[in-house]
Amino acid sequence: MASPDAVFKALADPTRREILQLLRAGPMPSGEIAARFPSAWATISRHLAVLRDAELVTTERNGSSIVYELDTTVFQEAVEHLLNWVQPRGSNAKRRS
Amino acid sequence: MASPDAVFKALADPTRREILQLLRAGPMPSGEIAARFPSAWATISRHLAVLRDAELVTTERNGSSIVYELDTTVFQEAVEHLLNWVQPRGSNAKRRS
DNA sequence: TTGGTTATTAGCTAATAAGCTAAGTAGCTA
DNA sequence: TAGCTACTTAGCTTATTAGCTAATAACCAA
Repeated sequence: MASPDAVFKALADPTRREILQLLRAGPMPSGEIAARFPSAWATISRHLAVLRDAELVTTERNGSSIVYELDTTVFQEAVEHLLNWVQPRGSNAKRRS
Repeated sequence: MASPDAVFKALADPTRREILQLLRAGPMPSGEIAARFPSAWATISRHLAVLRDAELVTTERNGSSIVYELDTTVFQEAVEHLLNWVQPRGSNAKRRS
């Protein structure tokens, strides 16, 4: 399981969030992803490695290309994480004036 | 409204997430927050500034102290942001083998 | 105003991370 | 095997940021 730290760090970069948005349309090989961005392929490849370490994407080799796919399970965890924070801890939590 | 970038960047630091967790119990002045962490007060103060810029917390002066309070509205936005990503874009989105 | 308390900002150092080019790895075809 | 394509890793530079101490600001009390 990926650490919350890795997940939030991965989400902190706008390029990586764009990559995730892109993958919502479906799985895509590394080269095709890189072609959509102005950065060098190597740069995108490292962003993908960060996303993979955070377990936000999974990879599968398909012949000579490596296909990236969105993994929504970690998103679910992140969402639950945030939802827990939204609910104040004490059910009767009222601020004192 | 805070940018998603500011919000995710703010959440990317473990110390800042701990501060947020702490504030779930209720509002707390800066000094009291700083006292719970090993870092210097000035360091915590800057973390608080980052959280304030991201609009994850609000501040209110109370005499000589400044009280920080969790603002859950931005959390809601962040959660919705993530939830949108979880749902694949096409309603009939099936991966092709 | 002087002093004490509370908190932020400035200025520095060290670590982290994003960007690049170039080199290396892995698979396919012949 | 060699050569080609697809992709990642290494090495470097630059920018950002977390940490510190010291200086500054804001408030209260005498």
